[in-house]
Amino acid sequence: MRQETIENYLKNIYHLSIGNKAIVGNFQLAEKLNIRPASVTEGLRKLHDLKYVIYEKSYGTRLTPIGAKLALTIVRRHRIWETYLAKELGFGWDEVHEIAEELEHIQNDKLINKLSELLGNPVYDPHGDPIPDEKGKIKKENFINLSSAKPKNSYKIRGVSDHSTVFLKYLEKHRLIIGAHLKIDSIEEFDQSLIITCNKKEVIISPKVADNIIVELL
Amino acid sequence: MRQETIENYLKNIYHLSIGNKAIVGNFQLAEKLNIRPASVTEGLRKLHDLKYVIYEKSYGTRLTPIGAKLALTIVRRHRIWETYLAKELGFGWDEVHEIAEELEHIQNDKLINKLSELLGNPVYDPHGDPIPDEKGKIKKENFINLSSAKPKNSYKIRGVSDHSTVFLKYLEKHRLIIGAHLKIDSIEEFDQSLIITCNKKEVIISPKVADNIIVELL
DNA sequence: ATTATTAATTAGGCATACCAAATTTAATAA
DNA sequence: TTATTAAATTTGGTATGCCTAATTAATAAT
Ligand SMILES: [Mn+2]
Ligand SMILES: [Mn+2]
Ligand SMILES: [Mn+2]
Ligand SMILES: [Mn+2]
Repeated sequence: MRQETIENYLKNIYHLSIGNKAIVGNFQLAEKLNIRPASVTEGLRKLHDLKYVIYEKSYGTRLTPIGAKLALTIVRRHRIWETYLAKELGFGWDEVHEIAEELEHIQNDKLINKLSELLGNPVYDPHGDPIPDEKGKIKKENFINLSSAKPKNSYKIRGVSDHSTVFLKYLEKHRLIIGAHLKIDSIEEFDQSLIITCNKKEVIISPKVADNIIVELL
Repeated sequence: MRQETIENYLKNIYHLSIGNKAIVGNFQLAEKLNIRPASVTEGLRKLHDLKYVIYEKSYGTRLTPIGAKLALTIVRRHRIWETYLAKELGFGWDEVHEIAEELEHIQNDKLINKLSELLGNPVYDPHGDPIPDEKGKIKKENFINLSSAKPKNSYKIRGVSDHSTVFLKYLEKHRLIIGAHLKIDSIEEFDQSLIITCNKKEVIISPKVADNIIVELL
């Protein structure tokens, strides 16, 4: 298999297996990779032979330690590049993801470590995602989705789950950026919209938006 | 065709067509691309259909204006990345080429222009090669190969034609680096070796080495 | 002009990474 | 338990980008 193909499979299996459960299904993975499930079946069989995953037919797939290690390497590269693009080159947080999708496949550990060093070994990327260290160790915080936040509580925005330009530009428009403080005024019974106060202004947020904002209880 | 394939073909056609003549043969190109001539025939036919080259069967190939423009874009990317790796990240001039071979395919003009700006819009890369500007314009100097230098003259090293680690490490060992001054003491009749003085030391240089050092007459 | 020699092309194949359509398996609901 | 639905697999293809071996074309030498 081409190295880039391997890396994209493993990275996406990794993302699916942390957010949800450890066992990843072909259908979800196909969606993430933007290919058909039939192709995923083939790909996983090869990755199994290469010892990167345990693929159990018609049941699901999980990463082997080898696979998890490589997955974390890619995640590290992606997030280091995103941080570099934002911090050193002045790209907006809505621009960095796409470029990092390409840069994450550059094969040179020294390069990533030099970039990391230059940035002061950052722990979070521009979207609030934790950056694995050289050994693949990743900081685990107990942040929550804004969609499961409770009324009357105050929170600090710590990250976003969606990295698309359109979403991030929307957040920026309302100053819903990382570090911002907000208070849940109330939750609309009808559609679960949140009425929040942020930067001294009242904003109404749809459940879909809330589901992609990660916060910490203050 | 895959974008990366297109770019590697065009870049190499470009390099062959400036160093030597404008018409590039399949055999040379196959060597550069590290593939067989039969494959080159196929590739060139496709590039012709894509209007990147004029491919004349059993005769040779040259770049169209479109093809030359893309080729120069890749050359620019390659040399900007090499300069960046050396100047900002502290990589040696013998390490940058390999990494740049991958980085040159990242598709984002803004990225290259920001890097260029950060570096102060450099005109030469770490090997002394001129960096095309955003429009593809390239500085043309009348430097010569050390192999065609004359005895008793003094020269300044301006660049190298071979980018391999082994060659560059050899040059570094003898302090034959860009900017260094040297004087041709004599040329050995038997094998065309050069006896030169550089950094107050006498060094004997083989014709092959001399052929890969670019100098300016002082 | 004929013969070597070298370069280029053709023909037939192989591996990768996809796909659509048909089928099977597993999970869910009745 | 049986029918329904959703997920996964199999089967038979396609497009790229390479390859080797055989053939043809162009160039150089005699
Ligand atoms: Mn991202
Ligand atoms: Mn990110
Ligand atoms: Mn180079
Ligand atoms: Mn260079």
